[in-house]
Amino acid sequence: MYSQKKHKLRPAELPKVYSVLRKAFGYQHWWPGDTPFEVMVGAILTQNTAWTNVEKAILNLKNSKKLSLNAFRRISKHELARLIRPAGYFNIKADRLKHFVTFFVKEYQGDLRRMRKESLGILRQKLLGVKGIGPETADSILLYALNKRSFVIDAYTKRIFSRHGLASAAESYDHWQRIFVKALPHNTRLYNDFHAQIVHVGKGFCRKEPRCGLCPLNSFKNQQKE
DNA sequence: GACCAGGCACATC
DNA sequence: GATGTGCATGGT
Repeated sequence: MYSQKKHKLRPAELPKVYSVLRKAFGYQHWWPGDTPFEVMVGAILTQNTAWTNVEKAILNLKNSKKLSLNAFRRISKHELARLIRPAGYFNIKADRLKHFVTFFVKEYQGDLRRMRKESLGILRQKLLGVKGIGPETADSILLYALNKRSFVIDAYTKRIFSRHGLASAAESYDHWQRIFVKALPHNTRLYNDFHAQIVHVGKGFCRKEPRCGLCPLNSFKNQQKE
C-alpha cells in the first residue's frame, strides 16, 4: 500500500500545511450546497457515504420540491426514505433528518437567525443531543451552515494526517480536534477552508496510490531530521 | 464479486 | 472505556 512517511508532522507545522494547500488549490468556497438548510441535510446524508451518492439524493429532493424545512415537516418518513435512497442507510437517515427538523423547530422555531444567536458551546451540546448527530455532523452544521468556529474532523483528516505521523488514527475525535484547534489561529474562514482542502486532498490524492506522490503534502516529508 | 465511501447508535464485555 | 455490529447504496 502506501509507504509510511518517516517525517512526523508536528502540530506547529499545521499553519504551514494549510498555506501549502491553499497555494496549490486556491480557496475552496465550501460547503457544496445552495442554502444553509441544504448544507444541514447534506451533513446528515453524507455520513459514511460517498458524496456522489448524496448528490443523487439531494437532486431527488430538489426535483420533487421537498428540500425545504416545511416540506421536511410534512413529508412521511417512508416518502423521505424513498427520495434519499441513493445516499444509502436511507431508513436510518430519514429518521435522523426527521429528528433534526423536530429539534430545529422546537428549539429555534426553524429560524436560522435564532439558531445562530446561540453560543457555540451550548449549540454544539444541543446538536450532540439530537439522535443521529455525532461530533462530525454537529461540527459540519456549525461551521458550514451556521458559520460558527468549529473545526471538523473526518475520515480524510485522520487518514491523511495519521499517514504523516501527526497522531494515531485510533485517537478520539476530540483528541484530533484539539490538535488542530491548538495549532491554528482561531478563525472561522480558516477552519472552513482547511477542512475543504483536506477533503480535496483526500479525494484527489490520498485514495489512489499512484497519485499520492503528486500530493503537495509530500513537500513536508524531508524537512525534519530523524 | 469484493471493497470502499466526508458516521452513528447500541450491545456487550 | 474499548470493541464489535448493523445500517445500504453506487462506483471502482
